Amino acid sequence: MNNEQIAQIFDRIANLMEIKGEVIYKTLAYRKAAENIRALPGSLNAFHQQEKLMEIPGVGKAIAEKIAEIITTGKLGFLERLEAEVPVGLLDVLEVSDVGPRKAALFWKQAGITSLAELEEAAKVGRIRALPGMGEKSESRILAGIEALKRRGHRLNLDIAREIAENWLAWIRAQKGVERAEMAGSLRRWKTTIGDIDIVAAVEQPAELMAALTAHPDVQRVQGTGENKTSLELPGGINMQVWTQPPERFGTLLQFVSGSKDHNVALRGLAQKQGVSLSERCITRADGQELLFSNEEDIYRFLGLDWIPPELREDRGEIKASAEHVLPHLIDIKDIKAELHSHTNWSDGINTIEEMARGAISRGWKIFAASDHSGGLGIAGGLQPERLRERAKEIAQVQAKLGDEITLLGGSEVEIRADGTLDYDDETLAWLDVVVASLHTSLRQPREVVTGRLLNAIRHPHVDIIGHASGRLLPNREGADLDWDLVLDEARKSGVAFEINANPSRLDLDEAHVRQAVEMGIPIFINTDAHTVDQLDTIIYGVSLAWRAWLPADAVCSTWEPDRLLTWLKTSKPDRLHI
DNA sequence: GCCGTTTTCGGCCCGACTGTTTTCAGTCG
Repeated sequence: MNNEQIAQIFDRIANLMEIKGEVIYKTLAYRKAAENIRALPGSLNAFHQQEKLMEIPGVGKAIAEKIAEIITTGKLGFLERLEAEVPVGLLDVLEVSDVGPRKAALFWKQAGITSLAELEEAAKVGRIRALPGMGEKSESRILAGIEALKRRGHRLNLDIAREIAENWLAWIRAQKGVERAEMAGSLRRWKTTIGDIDIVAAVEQPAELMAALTAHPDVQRVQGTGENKTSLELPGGINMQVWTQPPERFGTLLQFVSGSKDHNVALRGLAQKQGVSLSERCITRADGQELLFSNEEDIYRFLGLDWIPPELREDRGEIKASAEHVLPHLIDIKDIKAELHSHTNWSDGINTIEEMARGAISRGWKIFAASDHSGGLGIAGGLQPERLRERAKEIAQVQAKLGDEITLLGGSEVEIRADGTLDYDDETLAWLDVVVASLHTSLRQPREVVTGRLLNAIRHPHVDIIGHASGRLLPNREGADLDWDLVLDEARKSGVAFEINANPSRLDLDEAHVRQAVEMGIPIFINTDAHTVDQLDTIIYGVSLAWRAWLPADAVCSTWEPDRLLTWLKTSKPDRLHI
């Protein structure tokens, strides 16, 4: 089982324990452990073998033993006993908004409800309103919540969520009395997928804004509205929260809504130790005096911390690093100087080599590689070797035209075939300036098989970069079931690089594996995989993933000076290890 | 169940909003 699957087991345990009525702090402990397992650079299996499970934050004796049981036996007796006790159908009931563990337990114990379908049936015939603490409004909210659940898609990809949020931001900023408005929540932290949209606004008299919001024609349903917060359902079942405070309290509001929850819990704990209390409204001294913050930087400074970039706020050590003034100096989008994985109209791209090259120049880049698909991927218009040679002539012509504004390279995104061989012969691969090797097909092969394919590509003397390694498609298609310990270890020994594929539906490698790869000394590129000039702008999503992996500029080869990068590309793989 | 710039035991963030209630519990972020 991989880290994600084991994390899901602990989330499941937490939910079941909550319904069962177990003390809240136990459930919190399991959730925290699940979070940290997801962010772990390295497989739990490796931690287990090295007897280092308890070094993982939030993993103590009890959880370490459970991880070991899962790894050695493939199952967990504790979970099985829990599932025998609490109907697992209630886990779906928890998904309904406004239904938490207490209400789920109430439905179960007092009305015998054990599934979402039974809850819906009971609500429809008016059995819910008869339960203690419930009424007609609660009942109709539950039905509305179930309907919303049916409409709700999955999580949103970052680009889609940002576009929706940008439009709302523009509208909110134009409303009367709004002095300032910003994205917050997971959007501001650039999480790879977004659950719902959070926007914060500085406004003295919020009533007018809230009324305008709830009356907006795009709003499908108002889930709640008050003086300082309004929850709305947008088309497509997307949820949006708008929060307000007066301008002089905007800093605490922005800080609070930006999260993450875990970061805020840790930060408030720190505030408590200093004898003050932090909320979205202010910092309150022990004597009750309120300190107001219009900007976020001052809050962190007040607590003795450097300002922490939102992308790091996941309670993964950023508060300690900030207190010690050793936060990383994160990569800037302006640091990017090279794009090595883009497609042109020679394969399935839309734009010409010249158009793409000019697009790269206008973004300040110094190196651009046309890396069209290899021949075997017929559906993507892959190039046979002779077409590659023709393309080289055009690249040379464009290079002559553009002069020293940019260095153009002839590359390829070479298919790693289902049998693990590459799509071009060695001679062709050696002739190319850049070889990005990627998996596109047969991603559902058993772990040993698909891992073996990737290992072949990693070991191949002419493969420079492994493209979108897992093959995942966000938000829902999981990547290949790779043995990451083997893959990364082989990469470290071979001198191959990995890319962060910046396409917002890929963002592959993911954060945890980027961190692990960098710690192991494996070179990392950020590539757009663009098929149009406009898609070169998706570089920001790749950079944002690098932020979330704590990377400074020099950890990313795409920021290297052109001479250094070209030297790296021309050097044989074993010798690259010493560059 | 985890954890330690007071603690190996006793803590573990804080406020907004809603609904069902006449002062509070549950949910959410």
